[in-house]
Amino acid sequence: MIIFAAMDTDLILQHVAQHIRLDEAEQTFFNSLLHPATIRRKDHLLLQGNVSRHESFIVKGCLRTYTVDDNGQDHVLMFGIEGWWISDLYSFLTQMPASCFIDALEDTSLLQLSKPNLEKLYEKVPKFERYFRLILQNAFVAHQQRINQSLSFTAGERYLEFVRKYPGLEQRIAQKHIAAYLGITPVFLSMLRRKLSGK
Amino acid sequence: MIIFAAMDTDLILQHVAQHIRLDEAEQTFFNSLLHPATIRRKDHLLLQGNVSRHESFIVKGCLRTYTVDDNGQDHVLMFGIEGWWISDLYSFLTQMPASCFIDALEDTSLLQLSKPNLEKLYEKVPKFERYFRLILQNAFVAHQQRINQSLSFTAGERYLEFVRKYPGLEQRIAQKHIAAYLGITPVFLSMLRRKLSGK
DNA sequence: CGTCTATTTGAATGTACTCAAAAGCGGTGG
DNA sequence: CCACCGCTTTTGAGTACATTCAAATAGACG
Repeated sequence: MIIFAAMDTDLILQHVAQHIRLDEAEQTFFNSLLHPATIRRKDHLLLQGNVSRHESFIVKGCLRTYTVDDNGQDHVLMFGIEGWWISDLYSFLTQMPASCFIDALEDTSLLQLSKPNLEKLYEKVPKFERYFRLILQNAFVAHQQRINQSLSFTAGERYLEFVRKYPGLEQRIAQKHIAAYLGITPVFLSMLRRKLSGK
Repeated sequence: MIIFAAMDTDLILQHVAQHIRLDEAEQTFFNSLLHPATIRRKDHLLLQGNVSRHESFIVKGCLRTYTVDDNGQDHVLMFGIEGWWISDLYSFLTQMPASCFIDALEDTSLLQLSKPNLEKLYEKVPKFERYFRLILQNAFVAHQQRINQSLSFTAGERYLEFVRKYPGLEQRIAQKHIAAYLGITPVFLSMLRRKLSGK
């Protein structure tokens, strides 16, 4: 059990280390602010209308952020896999009601950072301002690229881009979720995949 | 001339006042950091590959942020009109090369805030951190909504949403730019408009 | 094993694109 | 001020992309 916990924090510390440099004491303090959590497949991490109370780092598993339109159809804004942070960023920052749902597509284990703990972290280790600013900037750029791709790419090209961005994920999750991410029907995705593999 | 200058800063101070409250001295200081600029129709404010050196507040006129794909086609990420800030936010924040172009669709007058001046502003009037954080959050949410709409809306619905978001703009700019924003061809937009007005 | 949901396949339809040609509009120079 | 040139918009025909509906098959889970 202790061994597992150690491995968990390895991944997140490795992720942080890609952006800022921490000494031993800072690492320990950071760890002390993180709460492990697990969420089972099909359960929700966040409901539309609720406030996103923490940022969640994904240690293992897979989540999706999605909305539901007037016709009851799902649209996937993003997936989260190992090594990603996930939340409704807007809701977390503003503490206003979230505009989307987040649920688990696999049994998932998380390390959660609450808003109060994040503020403590900023106060004690201001370097983290930089870290989370970089995370936000990356998210912003990712959104912009996705808008671009939705303007210029065909569904087949968007599928290939999805595979590039989330390696291996196409074998882990249901195709209907991928279709809801690409903005096409599951039926059409099925045809696309046959065509792509047939080549 | 002095009267015009006064009116210019009225619009931006009004915009700031919607988010934070400033006293007389703070307003004056803020003004002293802004540089007026004008840009003529078809000229570029920012070229892809260059660094976005300032945030530009649009006093009058219209700009577009766009990319060009491998086939030479334009894709419009956003338009900017009176009362909006425009820049390649990522490039401005990171001072890395911009991934898009910005040019003027009408003769446009701006109030520009350079990065060094922004830092001075943050130092002297920390309230502005809140102001620009709100601007960033709004931009983030706008991107998210647009992704959502590209997933769930048909071209006709996206056109109506464009009209709602940029009131009156459809009569000010060329339709090919609107088409490049919606992700459709100018030919198809022309047919859409006939259908919508015919009803 | 049976039930429920997801995926595949096929046919018919709708949405959006390409190509081509004509009409409109704006700027420029004579 | 008019005539012309270039660019944008409109219109039409044919095509490609993506959807709907329906039915059959395959997988997942109790």
